[in-house]
Amino acid sequence: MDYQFLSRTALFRGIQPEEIKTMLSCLTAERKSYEKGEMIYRAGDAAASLGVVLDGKVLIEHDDLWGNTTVLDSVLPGQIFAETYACTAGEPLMVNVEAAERSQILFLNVSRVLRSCTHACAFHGKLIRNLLALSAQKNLNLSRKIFYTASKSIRGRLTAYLSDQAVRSGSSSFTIPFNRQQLADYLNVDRSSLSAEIGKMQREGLLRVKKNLFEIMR
Amino acid sequence: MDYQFLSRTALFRGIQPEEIKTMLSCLTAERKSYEKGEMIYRAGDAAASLGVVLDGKVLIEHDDLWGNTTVLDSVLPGQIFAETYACTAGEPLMVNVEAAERSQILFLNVSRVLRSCTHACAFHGKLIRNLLALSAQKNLNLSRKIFYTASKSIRGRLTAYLSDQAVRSGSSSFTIPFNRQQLADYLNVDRSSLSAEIGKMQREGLLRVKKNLFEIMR
DNA sequence: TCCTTTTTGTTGTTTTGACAACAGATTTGT
DNA sequence: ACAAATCTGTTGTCAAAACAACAAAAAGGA
Repeated sequence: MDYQFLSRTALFRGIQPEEIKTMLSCLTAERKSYEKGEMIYRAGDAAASLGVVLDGKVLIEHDDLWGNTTVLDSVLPGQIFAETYACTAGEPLMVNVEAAERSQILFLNVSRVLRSCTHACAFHGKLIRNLLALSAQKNLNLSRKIFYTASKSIRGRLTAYLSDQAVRSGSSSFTIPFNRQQLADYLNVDRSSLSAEIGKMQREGLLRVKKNLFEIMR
Repeated sequence: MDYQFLSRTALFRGIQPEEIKTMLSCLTAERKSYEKGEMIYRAGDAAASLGVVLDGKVLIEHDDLWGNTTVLDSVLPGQIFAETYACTAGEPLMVNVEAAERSQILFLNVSRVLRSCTHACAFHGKLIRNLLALSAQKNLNLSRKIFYTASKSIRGRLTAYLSDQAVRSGSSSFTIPFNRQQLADYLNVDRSSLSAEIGKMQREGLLRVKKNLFEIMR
């Protein structure tokens, strides 16, 4: 097990590799391998353990009532998944978790993580605080998405998103981490309609766009 | 200060009133009063403290670019607010927090809550775990809303919402905690269009509705 | 009870955006 | 550099939903 690697993840940040080694046995962590396409969790499952991706890639997906699959998120090495479900005992997953390629996953039983540790584990508390920080961060990301999609018009969603990006970047010009299709998915609108709206706003002089570089005119 | 009351809140659950008293001084908690309409936090503020509503009522609001105010949530006695921001240092609030009536708020500085406590506070860890549970719970609520509004059609949103309610209630008939306007706001659609769609689905024999009681036909 | 207020359903009109199809641009691989 | 694949912008059509206005129903108060 690569404890050096783990100590650089958000979950184990601030905990020494030596200490992680001790903790993992204390927490009876399990490591498992998955082949490409294999299901790690299924919607409806009760996930008692959170997963840390050690290697490979994991997709969080949703199948709607008509069988269409949407990728909601991808989880890369060092990142975690299912922690929300693991932290709210009994809640069934709303999503499928699938290995996008051959992957190594470390599972941590959250009830053990949360159980206060009477003996050694001095860094146990640090782990929980890291988990809280991750949870709060995810919370903000979800809230943001809800904010951006609160408007019913494409323009409204786009301006909500773009003006927030401008504020966060501290400049009226900034690059976004999405291509058009991804931005359309994120804002929950049709790609071609989004492109059309961007074009219209440029013609109205509200925006200058070159690829992923946006500039808001005032 | 009513420590009995606090020990029944989700944040202090499992901590004895006596212990809470000790903790609050250790955490240098502050109590403040707000008049109706007074702003507790403003969008853009960096909230270092989470708020516990002791008495009164607090509204979480959003003002969009055109000045329209939307109420996102209301926080009642025993519940908390701004914890997400307090847990992610430096993130400015996306919302306004306003006293809906004369209110008493207890502020807890989260950096103190998170700082591991070398001395007395045996229940300090419990407080953090409660906070994590609250955060995970809020996370699920946000995720659910995103799920329900993932479809672009009113019918898609409504069926996503209703079928999940049916699953959670463990029955094909159940009551929902919203009136029509609130449900429309939650699903981010127009109320009258929602009513029309519900009517249509009833005529198609997919649904039976009486007030807030829904029955899904199969 | 009667009156008022709020909630809900209905309908017609108008706007918006999804969708489809395609062409030009850009990127990637060889 | 060339071909193939991917991404982006444009346009027209059409269905869906927003919006507005109103009537019916339900809830609440005096």
